[in-house]
Amino acid sequence: MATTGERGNTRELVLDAALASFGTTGYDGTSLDDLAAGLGIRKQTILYHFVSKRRLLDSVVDHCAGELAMALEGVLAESRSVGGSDWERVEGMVREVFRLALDQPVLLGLLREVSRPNSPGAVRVRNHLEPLMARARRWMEDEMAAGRMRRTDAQLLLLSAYSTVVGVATEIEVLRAAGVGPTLRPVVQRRGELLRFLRRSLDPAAGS
Amino acid sequence: MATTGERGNTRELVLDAALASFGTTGYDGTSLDDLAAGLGIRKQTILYHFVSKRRLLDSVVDHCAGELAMALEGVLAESRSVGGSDWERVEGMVREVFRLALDQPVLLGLLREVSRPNSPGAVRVRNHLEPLMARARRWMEDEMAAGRMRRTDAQLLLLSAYSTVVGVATEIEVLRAAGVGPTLRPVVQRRGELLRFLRRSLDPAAGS
DNA sequence: CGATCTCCTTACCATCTGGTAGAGAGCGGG
DNA sequence: CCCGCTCTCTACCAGATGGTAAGGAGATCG
Repeated sequence: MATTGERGNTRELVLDAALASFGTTGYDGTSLDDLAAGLGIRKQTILYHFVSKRRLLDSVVDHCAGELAMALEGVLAESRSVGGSDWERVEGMVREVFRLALDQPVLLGLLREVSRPNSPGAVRVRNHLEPLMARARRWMEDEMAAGRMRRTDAQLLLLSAYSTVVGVATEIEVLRAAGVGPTLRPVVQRRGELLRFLRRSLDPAAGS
Repeated sequence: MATTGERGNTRELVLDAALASFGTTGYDGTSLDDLAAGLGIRKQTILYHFVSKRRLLDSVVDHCAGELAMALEGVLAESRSVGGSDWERVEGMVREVFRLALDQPVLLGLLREVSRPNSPGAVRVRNHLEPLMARARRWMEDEMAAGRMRRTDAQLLLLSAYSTVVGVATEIEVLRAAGVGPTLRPVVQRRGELLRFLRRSLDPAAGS
């Protein structure tokens, strides 16, 4: 009877709820019963769609990685169509990532949860990130070789950028400790910091 | 019978093992049975010493916070005794924190685990960090007022430093994704980065 | 109308979880 | 010698967890 009007919707509802739960409560802290109860369905419905808890996590990770990849691809395509410079392209990517992170903070929660060594989803996340990082690195090194980008250790720069973003995620609790409410300002400021750092490192047209 | 030679030792053994487990597997992912088995004792022995799992976590947090506070206090005292400048003091603190983090990576794991909002230990960690942050901030602002330190947003700077350190923790998995083995080099490099950033922001004797 | 497929359900289970109750061993003091 | 204290143990449990088995409702198709 529950199949009135909406079809095939359940899968994505579960996916969203699972993302939220994994990202805040963690994988071990998430119970399928609770997850189902929150959606007004039974746990077995979840298992019907995703077979096991473990594979539900995998699906969530895949889903998010897909979203991220698409978003970045979009930025790249747009930048290319307007003939943006290397630096503008980098800036666009960073802004997009921060936009995503601000729109869906749970994404950062999931990333943090899943990027712990020995975590169930660690390997899967790695498999998603590996090509992205490799591609970015190759591109940067090509641009450096062509003189369109200042010479630096591309790998290290990528890591810095990455951990700044993740740092923002972990920061929330400390923000509270420091007496700062969960406002937008510090995040924006940290983004500015990162952009300045990247510009100094990459943009041949920038000072020092 | 097990009480042969060593007395009162168990408590600290448990504390260490719990730190390791909480820091890698997480709170929910840690079972008291496994923890005990790893030490060759029974779960009830743990509960005898710490009453409940929750309070075991609290004890671990307290223990680590105490260690950190003592280490930092030591650096401060030493710097004061040799009449170091503000900047040297800041650098000493940063180096000490990185040293701790490298010596015991689990500390960072625990910090990351416990600084998740809604985490059982979040409040407790906050209570430990709050006075530390407040004190650092007050000191920095005094030094700025006295002209011995360049004027900046002290709070924001502390947050940047903090999330750099935590970023290093979360970074491990991505390091692997980027094809970098778990070597020392990137960490040292990131420390250098942070120090340069802080110096630029704080040291009146440093160039822009 | 009946077969089959999709989707969600109830019923059930083995296992593991944190936690309680209480006994026994070693030790020190009276 | 015995009382009591500290520490660890065995025995046990209620509840939750992920997962299996099987059935029912609705739609689609022949």
